[in-house]
Amino acid sequence: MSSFLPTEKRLAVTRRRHPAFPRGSAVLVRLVKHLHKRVHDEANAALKPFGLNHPQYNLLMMLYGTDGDGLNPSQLAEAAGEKAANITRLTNELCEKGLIERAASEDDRRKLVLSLTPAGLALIERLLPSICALLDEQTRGLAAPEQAELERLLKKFLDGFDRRA
Amino acid sequence: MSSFLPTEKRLAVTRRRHPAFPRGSAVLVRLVKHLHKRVHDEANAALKPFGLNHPQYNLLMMLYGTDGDGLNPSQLAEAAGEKAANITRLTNELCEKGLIERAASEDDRRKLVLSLTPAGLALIERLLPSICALLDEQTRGLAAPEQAELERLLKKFLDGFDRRA
DNA sequence: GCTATTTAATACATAAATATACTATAGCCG
DNA sequence: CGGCTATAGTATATTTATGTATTAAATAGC
Repeated sequence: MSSFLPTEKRLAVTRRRHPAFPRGSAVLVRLVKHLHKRVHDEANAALKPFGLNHPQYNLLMMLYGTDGDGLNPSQLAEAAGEKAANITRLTNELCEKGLIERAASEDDRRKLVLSLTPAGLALIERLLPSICALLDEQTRGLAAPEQAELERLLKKFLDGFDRRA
Repeated sequence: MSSFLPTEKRLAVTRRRHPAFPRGSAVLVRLVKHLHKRVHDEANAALKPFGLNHPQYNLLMMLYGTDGDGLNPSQLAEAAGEKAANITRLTNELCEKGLIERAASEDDRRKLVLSLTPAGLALIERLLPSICALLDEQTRGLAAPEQAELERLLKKFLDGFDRRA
């Protein structure tokens, strides 16, 4: 039984009371919200044994996925979808754990370069098996072509936001 | 240009460093995260003129979408995807604004029934035009059949979580 | 019909996220 | 140059969310 059924019932009632309410759009938005919550919660649980939370993990993975020296705090904010002010706190935490390090930028003294330390890299390699298993499990209900189609449609959905921004 | 391209580049690098990393699953998860952020931020901006934030709006809409008397705090938590402890604070705020009210439940004196006040109903009717416009705009990039297909796939995606929970 | 366990709701302490304001550097243009 | 504006990063205060413990009432098992 789907956890989403009650939501659909509510949308039906809403539409009855306010006929202009766009059911389809609202369903999509609420599905995204529900999915995000599930993904976030499960990731947090999987990361807890490694002493990380989901935002911290995301930052580490952004650095892991970057060729070259590293990223500035503002690039990292953009990459991870965090507000700039949040990056300071999160990177402080990661620095204190010795997982990343700050270095002054060569060409612009306002900038910093954040990069993984060997310890940070080692932690990532240690936790990736768990994360890969979790990701595989989370999408196991979707056949490969469905995953591809879902990816295509989500990208198109996201493009709509970019276009208006 | 898509805001998602940098993410895809990073996933490619990640996969090179750690070949077992499931690219497809990770893309879906990150797309959900990006979309959630956009939806949430735009909703907050649209609601600000009405003195509400997104969680508060969600609670009101859950009540608006419910036939009958109202909901208990715990039902509301489930419906809105909020933790129970959060509901107390959020409903306090809405009570203070006079938008909802608490009543003792008839059949179980541990329970409360939360319901919209006339003022709450009036506020909803007043803000729905803005919200409907926003929802329509957010999904305008998707043709109707694409929306339907996306809805189907997202539900299937979500079902996978329910099944394992 | 009494105790033992569950459940509903909340209070309180803690943690996380956000908005705002501030410092330092860079780049521009007269 | 010298002053103006824009940008990078962070510190601080405030708001928002979460985890844990507490209170009260209902249910279950004897």
